[in-house]
Amino acid sequence: MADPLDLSRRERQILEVIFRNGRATAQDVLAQLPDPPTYTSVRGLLRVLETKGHVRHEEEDGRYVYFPTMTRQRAAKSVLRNVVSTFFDNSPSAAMAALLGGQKSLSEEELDRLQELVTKARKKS
Amino acid sequence: MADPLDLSRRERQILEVIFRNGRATAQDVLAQLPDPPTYTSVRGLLRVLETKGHVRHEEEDGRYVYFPTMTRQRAAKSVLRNVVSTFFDNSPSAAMAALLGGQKSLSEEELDRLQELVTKARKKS
DNA sequence: GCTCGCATGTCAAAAATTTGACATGGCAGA
DNA sequence: TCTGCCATGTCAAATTTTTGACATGCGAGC
Repeated sequence: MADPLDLSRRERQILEVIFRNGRATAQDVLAQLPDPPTYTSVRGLLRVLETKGHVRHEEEDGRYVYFPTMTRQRAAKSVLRNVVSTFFDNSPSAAMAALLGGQKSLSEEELDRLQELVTKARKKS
Repeated sequence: MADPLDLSRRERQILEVIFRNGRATAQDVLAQLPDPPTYTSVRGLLRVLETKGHVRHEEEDGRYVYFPTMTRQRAAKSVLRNVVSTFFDNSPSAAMAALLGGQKSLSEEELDRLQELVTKARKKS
């Protein structure tokens, strides 16, 4: 997110939906919004987000499709940094541990991938 | 966070400070708040957070010290789940990859710990 | 005992956010 | 063509959030 810190509640919720989907119409957003307001409200908020520069839109089949202004990667990095700093004393590996231990354990395949990543990181140092 | 989704901007900012610190007085919060308002405002918001059940306070040397209601661990888990779902298509390992690649690479020691975790996770399945 | 400093509590105003009513326009199908 | 559906735009109201002015209370130091 731009910086999750500057967004109001609804703005943040909406931007998250858009990030999750990559792109979204007002209808899409409405459908996925927790405790959803009216369609008109959602459009209003989308316009606000656009004004503030967090999203832009393109017309497609006569309707507006919204995209984040920031790449998903950049936003993810920014949000992660904040999470790691808030909940894990700035220790990325502590955060990873939490991810490993999360609800469902990872699939075999994911573990493989992760193993690979660790090895690669090792080589660098 | 209770659910980061229900909090207003300031509430979220404040709760984050409290989580980062573990405990915090109004002064502490004020000092660490981005774009800080007045002391009185901070206290107002702290009271709101308390009313909503997100924090509680204890008196200590005549001043209030605030604590989160939810454990750091639980909050972290909830926030991580949201991040993973929003930015990593529900793939924890993708999130970990991002963490590995973040700013500074991890220390040897952290890599060891991580390696261990992976091995352990393997055994479980 | 006074007074200063620093804490809290109350409460209403200010600002920001969120909302919806209403108007308009295009397009598809009867 | 006319009608209904589904878009968008405008704009002001309702609500929530955020803010600060002011009053009060307690303890330390002069």
